[in-house]
Amino acid sequence: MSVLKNNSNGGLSVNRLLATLPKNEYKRLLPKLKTVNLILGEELYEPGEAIKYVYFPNDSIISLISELSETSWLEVGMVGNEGMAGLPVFMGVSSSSTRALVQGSGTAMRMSSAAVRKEANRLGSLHRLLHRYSHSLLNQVAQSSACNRFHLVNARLARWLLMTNDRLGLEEFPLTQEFLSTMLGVRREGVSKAAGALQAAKLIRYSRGMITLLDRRGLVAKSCHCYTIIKAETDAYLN
Amino acid sequence: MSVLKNNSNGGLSVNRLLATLPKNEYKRLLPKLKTVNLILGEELYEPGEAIKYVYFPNDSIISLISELSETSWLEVGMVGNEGMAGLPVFMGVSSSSTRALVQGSGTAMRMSSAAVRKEANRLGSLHRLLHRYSHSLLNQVAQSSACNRFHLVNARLARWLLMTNDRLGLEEFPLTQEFLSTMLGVRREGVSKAAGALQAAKLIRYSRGMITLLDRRGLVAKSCHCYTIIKAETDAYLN
DNA sequence: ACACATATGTGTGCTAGCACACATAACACT
DNA sequence: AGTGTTATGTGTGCTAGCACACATATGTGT
Repeated sequence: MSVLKNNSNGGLSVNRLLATLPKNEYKRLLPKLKTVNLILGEELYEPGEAIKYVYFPNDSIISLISELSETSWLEVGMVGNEGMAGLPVFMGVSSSSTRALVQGSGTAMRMSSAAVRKEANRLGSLHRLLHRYSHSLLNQVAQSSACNRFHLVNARLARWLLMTNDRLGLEEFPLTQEFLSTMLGVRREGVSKAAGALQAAKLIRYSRGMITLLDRRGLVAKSCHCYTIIKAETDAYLN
Repeated sequence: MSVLKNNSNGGLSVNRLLATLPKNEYKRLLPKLKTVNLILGEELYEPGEAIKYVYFPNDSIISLISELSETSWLEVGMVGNEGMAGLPVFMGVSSSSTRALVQGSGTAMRMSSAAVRKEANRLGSLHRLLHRYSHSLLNQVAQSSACNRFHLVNARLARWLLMTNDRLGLEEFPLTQEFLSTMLGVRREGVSKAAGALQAAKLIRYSRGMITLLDRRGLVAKSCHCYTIIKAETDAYLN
């Protein structure tokens, strides 16, 4: 076995929502949590189907996707170590109309829906945090909504890469333009053009489904202000 | 005094969220609730400012608006008698990054943020309903997000008019094209064109800021499927 | 080395919605 | 009636992103 990182981030990053819990509450939850490996492309739940588990990503990323038709997909939210995928369960609903797709491989802490439902009936730190996270996620979705409506593909691509980078903690990650086109809600050709522009500006490098961020600051400059806004809100709620 | 309706809907419709509460819980809340008149264009809270009250619309409508710049505004959510404006307060956050604007005149039940915060610490029917409503609202925002990205102005206008009609309970309501352009995130000229098309098809009539729906079924046909999806989810959560 | 699947680049129309600039119409107030 | 304000219609470019159709890499497996 290699001495190299055995997951995409060397296990260094942990779920910040869980990490914010007071020790005793975390200890109480621990037996209900199981570390699992999430793999790019894996589907965690589908629209209309019962959600079996919720996930607290460590160094993985989960995309929440809305589908209008077979061909029109759009990422409406991104869940990383700052949050939890499966909020509907906590909210007392067994299924969601969005799809949860693993967008970045890595580990996550998994909890059964039954356990989550029990937690929803107990007022405590987790309850309080999940409330604040819900608000943060709603803001993210709202901001992205306006962003997707008004901003150009180049800026949105830059924002998306930055958000992914923040959550994976890596400068290099595997992603095809095809996949990106789904996330951004544009055609694959559009991604090709936008990514080409970013590469020409030496901000990223990519080849056959592997993207490397070269100049984070430059990307922020190219991205829309939405990135900063979303990041600020996401970071703020954990305090 | 006239015997005619003294508010836009004759006071017939009541907030369905509150109406769903068991009697004893409703009675407990009643002293904290005050009926207020909301007037088109009124601002209930602004981004970053402390939210003083939450609102349970009876026959009024409140728009949740995201602003990217001075000129780029977009409605990200619509709150009517199915819900409550001011969810952030319940979630333990004192302000929101979205703006709440009265989009349809009428009455609403108002509750102070302090009272809401107390309720958030009490597990009961209101708590449970607000959880389910949060989920419903998130779905609405997510669906609209994709809709705004992919669907044409005509269809989105039709959807918007139907959603407004559902909440106001009226076929006729005051709205300028200017206002509509903000809601839909398009230029005023675009609304003029789209509204002209709907009028030519005898689905609506309008003049100087007053819109009349003439053919509801026809509008549903012109609107995107998003209308039906959002309506189904909104209606479902109250059961 | 070879075939094959996958990933990416590019080119030609086409269209919705933009920006800007007016023209017209309806109402409100005196 | 006259005047000003607000609401709406329209016309001329312009552009981003679409649809469709290929061309061209760059792996992978045998």
